[in-house]
Amino acid sequence: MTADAPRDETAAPSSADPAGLSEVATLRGAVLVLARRLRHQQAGDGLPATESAVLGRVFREGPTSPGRLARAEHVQPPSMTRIVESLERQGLVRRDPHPTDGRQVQVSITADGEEFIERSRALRTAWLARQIDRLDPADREMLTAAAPALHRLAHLE
Amino acid sequence: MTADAPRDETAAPSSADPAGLSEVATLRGAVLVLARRLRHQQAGDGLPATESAVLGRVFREGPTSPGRLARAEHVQPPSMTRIVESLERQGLVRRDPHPTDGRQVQVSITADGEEFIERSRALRTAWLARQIDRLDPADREMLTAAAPALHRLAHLE
DNA sequence: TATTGTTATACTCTATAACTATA
DNA sequence: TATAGTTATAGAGTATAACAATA
Repeated sequence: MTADAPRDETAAPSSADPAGLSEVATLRGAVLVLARRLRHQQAGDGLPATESAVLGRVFREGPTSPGRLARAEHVQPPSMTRIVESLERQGLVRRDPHPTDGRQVQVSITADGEEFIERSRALRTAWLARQIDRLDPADREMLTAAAPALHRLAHLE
Repeated sequence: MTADAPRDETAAPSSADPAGLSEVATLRGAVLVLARRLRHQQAGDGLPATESAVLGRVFREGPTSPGRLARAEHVQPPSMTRIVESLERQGLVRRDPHPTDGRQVQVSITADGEEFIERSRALRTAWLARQIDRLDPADREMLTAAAPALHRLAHLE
């Protein structure tokens, strides 16, 4: 599975590989399609997917800086500026000056933001949960089991 | 895991759930972040991710119509028109009139397209394969095993 | 009328480059 | 000089709506 010595993809595919793709290619294709559908289906809470993720992170991890949020969600700082601006405009987070470092900004969740999070918990994952329910039990178990590994893959580095 | 009766997410999280998220929420977040990174990292072959996927599909499955490609990749027909146009401009696919149905179009791969596919096979998955290699063996196995299930999830309906 | 595909248009998301302020 | 954040700008990717051609 190394990049330097990739497996021979012209070999006969195992029965588990859709259309003869390698597992890595299968994973890549699936992630790209699924992300497109997730974005389009909307979170269900009316918040763009990344804004929703950022709000959830501030909720779970407490006040933090735009820079740390950008690194955590793997977006560039200017993108995070825009996301935080949008959340602030909606009254879901607050931007305060950092107590000791004048360059930094503290992003905190507001009461409205917390209420929003609690109210929309189920909505955010409803569409995906419904899709998963349509798979057979073996696939459902497999995905449930693999979720943390996929999370670690996504947040490497 | 149903949407109608979602699990109680306020319950104590299992140790496998990052930051106390449900598996579905974990899966959702991971897919969104990973897709952003995959797109930005580029396929490695210089082709936008979706174009790469479409070209690969035409290569594997033979001549087909824009409509079928749109349904297979879960994009809207006008988006597929643009993708096929771009591939055609690069000489990687050909658009021909359907032999019997004047409304349809046949999209086929060209010799250049086939050469491109074969030449860039490894490149397309190189970045992801490298990331996977950095995980521990248990996670690697888990993801390899779950890839087909994720593929089925992505292409439901 | 229904289906296939395209054109025209606009929006969402994210990036890079350049800048400001603070350390 | 280095770091944190923002502003300005641009581009990729995708969608919806309206249309044309064919069935």
